[in-house]
Amino acid sequence: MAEEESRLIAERRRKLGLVRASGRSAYPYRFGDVVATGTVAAAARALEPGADDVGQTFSVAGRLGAIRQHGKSAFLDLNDRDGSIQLFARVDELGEAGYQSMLDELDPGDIVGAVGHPVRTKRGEPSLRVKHIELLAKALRPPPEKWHGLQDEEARIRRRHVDLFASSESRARFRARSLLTAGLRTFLTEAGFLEVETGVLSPVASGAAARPFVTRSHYLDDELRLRVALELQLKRLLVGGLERVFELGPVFRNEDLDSTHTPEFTMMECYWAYADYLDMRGLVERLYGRLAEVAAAALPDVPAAQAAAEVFRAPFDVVDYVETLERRMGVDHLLEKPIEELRTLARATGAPITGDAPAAKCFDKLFDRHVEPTLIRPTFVMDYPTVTSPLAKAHRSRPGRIERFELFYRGFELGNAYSELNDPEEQRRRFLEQAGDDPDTNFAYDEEFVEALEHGMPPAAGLGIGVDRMAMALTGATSIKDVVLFPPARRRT
RNA sequence: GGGCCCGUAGCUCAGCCCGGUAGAGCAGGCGGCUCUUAACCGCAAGAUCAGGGGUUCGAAUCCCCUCGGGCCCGCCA
Repeated sequence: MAEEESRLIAERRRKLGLVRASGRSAYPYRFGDVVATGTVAAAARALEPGADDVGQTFSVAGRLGAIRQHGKSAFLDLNDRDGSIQLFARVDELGEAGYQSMLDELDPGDIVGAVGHPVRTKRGEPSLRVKHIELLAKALRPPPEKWHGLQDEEARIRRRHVDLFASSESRARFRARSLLTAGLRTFLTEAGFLEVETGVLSPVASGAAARPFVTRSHYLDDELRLRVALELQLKRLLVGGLERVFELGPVFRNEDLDSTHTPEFTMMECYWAYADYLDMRGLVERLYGRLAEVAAAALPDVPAAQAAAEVFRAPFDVVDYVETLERRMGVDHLLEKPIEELRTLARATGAPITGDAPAAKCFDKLFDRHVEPTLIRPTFVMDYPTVTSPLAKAHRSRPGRIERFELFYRGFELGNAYSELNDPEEQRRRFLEQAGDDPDTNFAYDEEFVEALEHGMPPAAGLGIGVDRMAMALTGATSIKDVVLFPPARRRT
């Protein structure tokens, strides 16, 4: 297989040699005044089939797709960020030598620039009639098959650069993701939130029950951990008086990959002083309404994106955590159940619940199995049991509950928010209840954070959104790998 | 971590059940064609069948191990 590959590469190298031998640069520095292919297509579409417009001259540049040689004329597909345009090259325009060297030197996959005027072929295809074409960068490796592209999931991840130029769907999806994060930033910035960047490395990784990655600092001569959440640092910024902050960036959890989890993912958290979780619910409703529109506009051909734009319209459904869970399970007084009974109920769902499993875990499993799959439309689930979160404030009127909601859509979570706990004594107690012996598997106790609260943190609402999952939901992706450019892959052997 | 499945030419796939020594399309080479668009027509070429071991007269095919990947479960939110 290596021989075959090197044969193809050698052939392309030979063509590169032809360019150099003729005294032209094989890798020139620039190609002037390039317009998007869509500009040429629009100009050409205004023409009658068979007509051209010699009054206009355009330069385009991009990667060659199929080359259809036709004797003394040829059609070349040129793809750029905007789409594609057909190049129509003829011997009578390029000259015998120019036409021949074009065909001798160029391959599908090459980066080329072309100058010409708009033309519409007899079949009606908007095209550029080529007066000049030149190689801007030789592709020494052949592109994948023009019709199917890269199908192998592993190849698509390991060679994402190839996946992107070979698959317009992949390109469109990642472009949509970029527009979504831009939309998220714009929305929050316009709402008065300040974007910040906090540290990734610290001795203690807290804010979530997750196993951290551990690394080592030569300078400190000590172990450091990669953050598993943004929460504690951002709350310290509230103590510092920044009042409305958000961060959008990677967090790291040392766990396996599956269709909705990856060890390195993008989290957005925002904190809003003097607001509570109901204020935050309103903000989330407006935010998702806006983002769903962004995705739908970016992906007109993706049904899931269009469907999301239809359904993410305020007001979203609102249900109570305990009531919904009790109804689905057919039980009453769930919060008063002794822990042993909770474990039995959780075990009945098939979840592996050990004899010392905490109530939080039981609730998580019960909700996960009985309720989550039923939440199809955008739905806020309100007022979780206190044990499920050590960082949220007790509900102002409902004993045993905290002021927390999560947003669900099509069975998975798209956001998590609460009225943030700002009582340092209470925080210290809850931390100690949750923190086990092992800081690498349990919710880590962070004394610096508690000391920060002792300086006084304003009442605040906080929100966390898993950006990858948000992008999945709004772009119709079924695997998180379809919205992460470079998911972790094992070392190539 | 457990179970199931997959790995054949640069790319997309067939062949594997039922063992007889690998086949197509695209891309590439040569030739033809001045409106094609998955262009078309002709000719020639291209493969340690993921890697290693075993069974067998004979292995892409059956068995075992290793590597890589996918799906489900677990872990995780």
